[in-house]
Amino acid sequence: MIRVMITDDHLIVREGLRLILETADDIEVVGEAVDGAECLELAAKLNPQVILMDLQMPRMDGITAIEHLRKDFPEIAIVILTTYNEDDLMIRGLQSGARGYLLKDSSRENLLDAIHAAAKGETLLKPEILARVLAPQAQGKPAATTQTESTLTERELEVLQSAARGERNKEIAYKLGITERTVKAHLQSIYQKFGVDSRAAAVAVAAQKGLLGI
Amino acid sequence: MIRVMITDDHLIVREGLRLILETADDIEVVGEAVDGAECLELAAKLNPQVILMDLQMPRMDGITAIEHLRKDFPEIAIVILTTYNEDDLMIRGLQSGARGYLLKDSSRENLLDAIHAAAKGETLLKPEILARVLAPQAQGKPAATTQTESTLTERELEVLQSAARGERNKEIAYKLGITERTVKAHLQSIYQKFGVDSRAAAVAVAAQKGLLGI
DNA sequence: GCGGACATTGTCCGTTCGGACAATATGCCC
DNA sequence: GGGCATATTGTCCGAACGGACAATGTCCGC
Repeated sequence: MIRVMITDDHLIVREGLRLILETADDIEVVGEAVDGAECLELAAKLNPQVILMDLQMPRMDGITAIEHLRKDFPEIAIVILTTYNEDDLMIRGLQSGARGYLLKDSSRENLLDAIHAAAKGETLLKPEILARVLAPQAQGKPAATTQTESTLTERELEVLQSAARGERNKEIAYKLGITERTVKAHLQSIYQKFGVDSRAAAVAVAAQKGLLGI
Repeated sequence: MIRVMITDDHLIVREGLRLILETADDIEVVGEAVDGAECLELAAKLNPQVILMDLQMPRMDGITAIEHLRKDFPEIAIVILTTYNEDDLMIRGLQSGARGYLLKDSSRENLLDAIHAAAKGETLLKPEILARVLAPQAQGKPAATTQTESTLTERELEVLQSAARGERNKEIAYKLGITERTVKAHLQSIYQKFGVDSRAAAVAVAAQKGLLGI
């Protein structure tokens, strides 16, 4: 019996996954978490072998959760389950220690196969994804610097979410109780991490990473 | 037997919905569409009574699809099913003719209740959502102008997607073979349609609407 | 033909933004 | 104690942006 935990912020996705997984007679869904923070809590209590992990969640995003899980529960296999077929997000997830990667438009068979492989300590990757993992900084992508430098801090996330709402630096500063200069500092840090040089592009990247809750 | 069609770009969401719906013995899932365009095609063939409609999809977004459905198949009840508890998106969907609104983190009961209500020609709204619908331009939101004015033109979409890549007006102008002033005109038109006043906010709205392919 | 939607371009001006120089303080881990 | 990450703030400047006045031409449907 493979003990599987589901981490996704959408109830319908969780229910759908649970029902799909229950069609396999060797899989047991032991719990569900709605974000990265709850995932870490439940992982300690429920002792899952495999965690299906969404990457776009509130409170704590999937990448951050994976990094924590790798550190605290290295024996748990993590299968990334996300909407986006986005190169750097996928590669970052795998670099962070995930053992599989599945798009939400994957078939039921693919999903079950990936879980079975993960439970055996193997990783199931589609050939084209494997190729991308093997070719780190292939063509256009700005080649993610290091792991820590590619995750936003809480403060940076606050600033970026405010910017995505169209707020000016002055407005953001007032709401956060800091100066405009500090807002600019956070933004420049964000730009560096995302490899962009404008708030519009930063917002697009954030949306892509699911950091805006949309 | 209520004939229900599902429109969502994620297979797992579709499967999850199908399995949930099949737990009700008076509901029949007659088909699934992956985007607004396919939804229109299948609606003509499958004759559904209720359509569960995601709002964030490629090719044709949910709002546009609803507008077409209202025109071509006014007898079909549409229940919006989306990730976002976003005021103007919700209101626009309902104004466009949807008969219900459900967040993806709704419970199974809520989902089934909404479908039953929609099939009877009724609309099931949570009280707080009803209040917002009844108070059009209540607090901050700029109260969407008209239907046609809320859809971007091809040119505007090109400009906005370029902006989301971090391109400056000058850069966008060069690539599109127009002047910088024209780019600004398109942007201002976009701002008006989206009810924002900055490219960062416009990009966020675009991402939310699924216009950026992410 | 005439209105409407769409695409295009012009100027001026005040505000905002991003980059280039920075520095300081705090808290945590080794 | 010595790093390291994080958060904070300062000034200056050129470029970019958004809004306020606009106007012109095309194409399509009624």
